[in-house]
Amino acid sequence: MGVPGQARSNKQPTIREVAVHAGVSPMTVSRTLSGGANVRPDLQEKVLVSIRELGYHRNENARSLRPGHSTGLIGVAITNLGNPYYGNFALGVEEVAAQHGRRIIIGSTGEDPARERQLVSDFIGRQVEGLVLVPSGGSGDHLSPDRLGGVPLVLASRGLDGRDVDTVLLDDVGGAAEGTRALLEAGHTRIAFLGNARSVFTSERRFEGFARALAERGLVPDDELVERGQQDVASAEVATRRLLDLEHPPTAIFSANNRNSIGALHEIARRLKTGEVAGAMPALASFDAFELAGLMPVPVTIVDHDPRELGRQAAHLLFARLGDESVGRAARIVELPIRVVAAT
Amino acid sequence: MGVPGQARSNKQPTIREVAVHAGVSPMTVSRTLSGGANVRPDLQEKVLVSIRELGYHRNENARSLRPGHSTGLIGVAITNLGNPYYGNFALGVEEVAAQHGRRIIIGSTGEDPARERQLVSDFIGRQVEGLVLVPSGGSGDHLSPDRLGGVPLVLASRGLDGRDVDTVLLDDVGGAAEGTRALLEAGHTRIAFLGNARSVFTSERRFEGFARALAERGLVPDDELVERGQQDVASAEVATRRLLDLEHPPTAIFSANNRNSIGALHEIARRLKTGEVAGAMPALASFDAFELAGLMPVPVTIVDHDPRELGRQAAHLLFARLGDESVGRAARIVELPIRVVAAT
DNA sequence: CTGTTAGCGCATTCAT
DNA sequence: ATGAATGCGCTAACAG
Repeated sequence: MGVPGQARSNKQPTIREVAVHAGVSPMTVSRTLSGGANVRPDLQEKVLVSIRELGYHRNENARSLRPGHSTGLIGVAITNLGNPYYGNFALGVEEVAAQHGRRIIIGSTGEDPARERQLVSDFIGRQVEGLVLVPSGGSGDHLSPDRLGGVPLVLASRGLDGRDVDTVLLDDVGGAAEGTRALLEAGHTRIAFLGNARSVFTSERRFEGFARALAERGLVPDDELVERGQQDVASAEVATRRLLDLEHPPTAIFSANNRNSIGALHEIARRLKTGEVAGAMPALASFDAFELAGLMPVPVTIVDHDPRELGRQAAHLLFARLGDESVGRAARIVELPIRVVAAT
Repeated sequence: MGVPGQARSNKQPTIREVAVHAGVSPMTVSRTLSGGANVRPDLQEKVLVSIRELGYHRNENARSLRPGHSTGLIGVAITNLGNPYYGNFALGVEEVAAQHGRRIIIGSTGEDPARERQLVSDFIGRQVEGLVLVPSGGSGDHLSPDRLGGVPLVLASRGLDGRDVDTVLLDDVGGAAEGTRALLEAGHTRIAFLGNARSVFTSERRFEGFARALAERGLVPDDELVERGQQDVASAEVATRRLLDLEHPPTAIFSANNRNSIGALHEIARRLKTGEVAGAMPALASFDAFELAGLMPVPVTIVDHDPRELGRQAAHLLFARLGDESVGRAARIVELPIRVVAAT
């Protein structure tokens, strides 16, 4: 449980040591490092050799301390690195960041607003040039521009009401409605809903889409068939178990994200395997794609979208904001389309 | 394609501005920031208020410049953030790093040694305290202690021959052998092999285990049934297509990692769906677990292990090395056990 | 208890 | 074409 602060025994060579080794002044080394303008080729060569021999690496932290220099770091806070959805999201951000010569520094919030606050504060302390965040749903007070010290922020996947901030969203309402419609068109009327806690932005929106599609048929969500609050696969499995144990179990399930979809499928598979099948297994519509969805033992409709593209778009928004031409421009809210892939 | 270096318009307040605002000296602010020892409570209060009002965040980069301080950053280089395997690995590293008050900075190498070199060099330039790396398989010249400036390094999943470095491996040979044995015991004799390029450390080891299990039955790998070099799902799908199109297709497939397993299953599913089934679909044994493995239309044996635990162990090794009691200690090589879960 | 001095590694500015 | 001085933000070490 130690805290950083202790120096490591082994120190990196500095520009001075390189200079001494090469028999030049530190400035000649510095100039060589920056492309070598106004340095005699033979001196450059000598410097380069010294750099190699000493294993010198320019100290980017010291460098970024100078006026006019920045760290080239982008802070990324997501809920969970282990969720392939967010892994791909982070990959998209990293991809675009790399194109701009930036590196990403990552932290998982685990949906914990306190941890998010701490993470964001740390990122700012490390002088990140920008932040990409999947907000965990707290108040968002810590995300006001002054608390952020003016560091540009882009929200992804989830928005923040009443705050003027660049955001990339999905068409949650439309996608959920369309996915639900697919189930309705297949003849289902007893459709269950699985989703995150209500405090999660997307959960609300996707439930709204779900309810909207039902309403088009004169139906309303049945409280008995609504399970919200599952954050991981295990709890989704438990929730599905309850649904399927009902006297009148649902004939279809709409799942608001991939964790819930996978949990539901685990439970369905368990029942198919143990043979304790009271009736037919429910069809599934899943917001979020997942690997191998096409091989499931029940029909699976996918409300598809690419988390990696979500990450790319978020990064693009950020770099647009970092470009000096955009200072003070109003926040942009981008809503990415979804694509419904019907069960086969 | 810009490069970092331009200052952002909005500057963070400094300790000096806080000091002026609070009517004290910078040192009083600094001391307050570090816990407030030897500072009068009323002054602390004033400082804290100023900090809040100005939105001050301590500049960790400047701080780490001081002697005796480090950055609290751990560099993590993996092949691909979007692969859930590595996402979970990174999560394990992050988890342990967070326990030690460290943050991780991540980059994907995409199996490209040049990118890996560049990434490692950048990490060192950012004064990371340690490196966790899934090596991409090049020579490893850039990983010698002096090139690393003495920054501790831990390799994960893949080793590096002839170099004395802390490493966490899986029991690749034993696991692959055991997985292959499961197929043999199920009566298969025509078993195909899907794997990464031979240059990838694990690919060699897992092939070795595969061949060893065959040898125990007096069999040898059939060149016609060996496909190596697939790095992603799409190419694994193509390779599987070729295998299943053979005049005498394999009755089982051993896949050396989850990308190949998923690709194989996609192709199998495609054939089941289109009905172009020449014969029965092959059974599968997969090194690496993957979500929903239990729901596949063919028997799937899993050579199971936890990438997150791999990440944790790697981080533990790193922090053991960072602890001052371990300087100069010989490298440790940890081999994590695997667990074979038979097809049901 | 508080403030002043000095220097961490680097690069901009100003000499030479 | 090269080097010396200076200061980025911060905090040990040393006054007071």
